[in-house]
Amino acid sequence: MAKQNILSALMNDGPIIANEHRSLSAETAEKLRELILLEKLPPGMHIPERDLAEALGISRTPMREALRTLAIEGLVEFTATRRSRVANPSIDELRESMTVLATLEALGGELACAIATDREITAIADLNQKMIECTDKFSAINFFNTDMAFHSSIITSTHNQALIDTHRQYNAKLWRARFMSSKRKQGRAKTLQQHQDITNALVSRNASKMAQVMRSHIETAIDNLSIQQNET
Amino acid sequence: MAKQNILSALMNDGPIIANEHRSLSAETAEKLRELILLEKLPPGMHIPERDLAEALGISRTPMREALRTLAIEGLVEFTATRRSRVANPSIDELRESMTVLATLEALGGELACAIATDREITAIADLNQKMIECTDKFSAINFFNTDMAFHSSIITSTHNQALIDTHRQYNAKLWRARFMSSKRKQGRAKTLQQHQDITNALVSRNASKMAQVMRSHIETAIDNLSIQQNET
DNA sequence: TTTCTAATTTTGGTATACCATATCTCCCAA
DNA sequence: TTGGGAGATATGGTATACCAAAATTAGAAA
Repeated sequence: MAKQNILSALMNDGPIIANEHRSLSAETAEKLRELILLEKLPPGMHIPERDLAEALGISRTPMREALRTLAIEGLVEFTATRRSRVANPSIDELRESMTVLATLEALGGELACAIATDREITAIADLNQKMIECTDKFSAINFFNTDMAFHSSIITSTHNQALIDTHRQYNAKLWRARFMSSKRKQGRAKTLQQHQDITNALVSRNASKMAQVMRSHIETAIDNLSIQQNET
Repeated sequence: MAKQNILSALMNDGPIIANEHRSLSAETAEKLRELILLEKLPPGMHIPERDLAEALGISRTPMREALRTLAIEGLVEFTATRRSRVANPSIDELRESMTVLATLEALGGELACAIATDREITAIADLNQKMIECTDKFSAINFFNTDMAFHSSIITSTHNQALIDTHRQYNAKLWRARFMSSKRKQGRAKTLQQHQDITNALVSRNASKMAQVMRSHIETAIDNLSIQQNET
């Protein structure tokens, strides 16, 4: 039965335990994010609260809270009768979210040009340099994580908490899709070039240039979505 | 004791009951939004789950879910020890959120110019006309609600669900602050002028003009925030 | 065999109990 | 009078029980 699938797939990671700083539900949300992004919980899969809670060794209460959190992030969705399943967004839905993300990142870039400290800009430029130097050595996941860190640190440097929070939401929602499309190594050269443009705009604190290059960078990612779709 | 304050303030509205379509927790979230925006639950006020649940005639479970929802919207915040209180954002925090909202609305305006149907644009223009005709008759709350409807319908006309959802979040978070600053009737003339500009850009489907006027409209609102602060 | 219906099982929503910890109170010692 | 600490209380986190509704299954009738 389905219950066995869930149990066997997840139990080997050991039980979830509450951290000193994070509650069980927060830990659970984090764990679920990981399971979804790694597709151990594949898109469209049903998530019965009881079974999954039992599989992770916790009760329904924190599991429910975690599911709500993930639902808001867009990683989990509910049917008309409130049954939860792993989100399986269409390409169009991903494109819609990416469009918003592009605007958020463009705003972040503009603000960063005005607000980021020299130290923060240096750190961002260092990340860019790291990606250039390690591009041949990096695995897909390493390359991608550094890519994400590059973007996140620009957003963080705006010190705009609302922007930081909303950006994190969109990142979580789009993580899997972006990872899929970044796997194709042919894209790395273009990614690196665009990151260089972004870094240059930031170092010279050229806000309008920044908004422009940032927007076209994300638009490339949007285009890659469709390409990826056609390949599969 | 504090419990009595909460009880006496809220019980007269009758108990919360689950709607045919919405769960108790969703109803509760809606009710809490109303209580917070009307300042029956004033900024900074403590919200002990038990007392408030009891005051609304429900158990802690749906109250907790509602509080989580409101926390994500930014209407409720948690202390270091997880106690919830009504959010009391500083002017700077409001300005940060407004900055993001401005970008979202500018994006919405641009997309609407390209995507909205003629019927949707007509409906938006009608809302604009209604505000012009009724500006002298409208109470502050009526004027403001129509104002919000005008903006929301532009966002809705983009048919971009991610944008619609995120915009709704920011609207909820900023509702009270925006209402405060829109109360000053002197602002109505400028609001109407800017709405007219927005409507014109939309009718002529001039996306770049739209982005520009929308952005300056929200920037006016940001400025009003500070003014409001100085007056009190 | 197929289809419709009734019984059964599954599932999410809500209430409640219990626990650990945070917070508050009050009293004693300096 | 003040500071600190022990005891009492309040509060949030989690587990569990129960219920109504949804989903599934089984069986009977055609």
